Amino acid sequence: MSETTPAADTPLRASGVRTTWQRQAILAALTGRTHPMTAQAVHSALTGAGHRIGLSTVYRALHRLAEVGLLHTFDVGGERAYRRCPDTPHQHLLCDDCGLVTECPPHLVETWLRELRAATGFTPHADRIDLHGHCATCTTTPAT
Amino acid sequence: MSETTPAADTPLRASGVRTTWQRQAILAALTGRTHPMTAQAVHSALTGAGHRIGLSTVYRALHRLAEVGLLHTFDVGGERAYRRCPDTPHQHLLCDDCGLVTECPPHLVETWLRELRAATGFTPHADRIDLHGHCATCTTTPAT
DNA sequence: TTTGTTGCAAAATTTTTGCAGATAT
DNA sequence: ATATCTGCAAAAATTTTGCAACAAA
Repeated sequence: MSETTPAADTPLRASGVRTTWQRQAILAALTGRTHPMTAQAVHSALTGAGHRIGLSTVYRALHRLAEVGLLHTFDVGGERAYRRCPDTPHQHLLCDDCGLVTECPPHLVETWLRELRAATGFTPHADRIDLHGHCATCTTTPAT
Repeated sequence: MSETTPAADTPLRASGVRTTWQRQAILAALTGRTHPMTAQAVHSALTGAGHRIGLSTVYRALHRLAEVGLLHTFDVGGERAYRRCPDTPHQHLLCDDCGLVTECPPHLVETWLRELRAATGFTPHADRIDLHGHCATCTTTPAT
C-alpha cells in the first residue's frame, strides 16, 4: 500500500501525529480537492467509498489535522469545512458562487500587507487571509 | 423610548423590513460594538437588560438583518456571529487574539484588488474581505 | 509497553420550524 | 385589513465527550 498513496503518510509523520489509515484516508479524500469539505461530507465520502469509520473519528481527526497545520478551516454557510492547503503561506480566494478555493500568489500580497501594517498597526497573518468574491469561471460564466 | 435610540429606526425602514422593538433592540445592542456577537450572546444581552424576547426571534431577526445588509456575519470559533458594520464597502481586520474587528481604509485596498484581479481573474467582493491577524493592541501587548 | 486513537452511543450545543396570537403598515 | 413578525416549545442538525477496546510507536 506504500505505492498507492506515498504522499499521504509523510505529512502525518512530519506533523508528529500518529499515522492511522483513518487519517490517511481523510487526508487522501481532501488532497487534490479545491472545495473545502465539512466533517459530514468527509464522513459520507469515506463510508460511501467502502471505508468503515466513525463520525466522531472524522470530527476529531479533522480537528487534529487542522491543529497541526495540515488542513485549513473555512466557514461554509455556517458550517466548518476543511481543505488541504499548500504548506507555504498563501491567501485564500473564496468563490461565493461555486465554493471554489484558490490561492493568491504571495508576492502579490506582501507589499500590500506591509503598507497595511504601517497604516493601521494591524499585523496580518499572511496565512489567514480570505478574500470572498467570484472566481474566474463564475465571473465570466453567469452563475445559475 | 423614542428618544433613547433615534438612529436605530431609520436603517430598518430604509431596508424595507418592519420596525419592531425587538429588531431595534437587537440593532441597538450591536451598534457601536467592535466585537461581533453570536445569537446567543445577543439574546442574553437583551434578556439581561430586562427585555423579554424569544431566542428564535433573535435568530430570525439576525438572519433577516444580515440578509438586508444591516449586519455582517463572521465565523467566530465555529459559531456564527454578527456585527453592525459601516454601510460603505470596507474590509475586516479580525484579531485572532481578542476578537476585535476593525475596518481597513478602502483606499489602501483598491489598487491591490485591481492588481489581484488582473493577475488571477478573481473578482473580489471589496466588501467581503477578512484579514486574520493581531490588532495593534494585541501586537504590542503580548496576549495572555 | 506505553501512549495516542478509534468506535459507539449518549449528551450537549446550536439552529430551525410549526403555529396561534400579536403587531406594523 | 393584511401581510409580517413574535413567542413558545418541539424538532433537527451539528459537534463534543466518556469509556473500553485497539493500534502505533
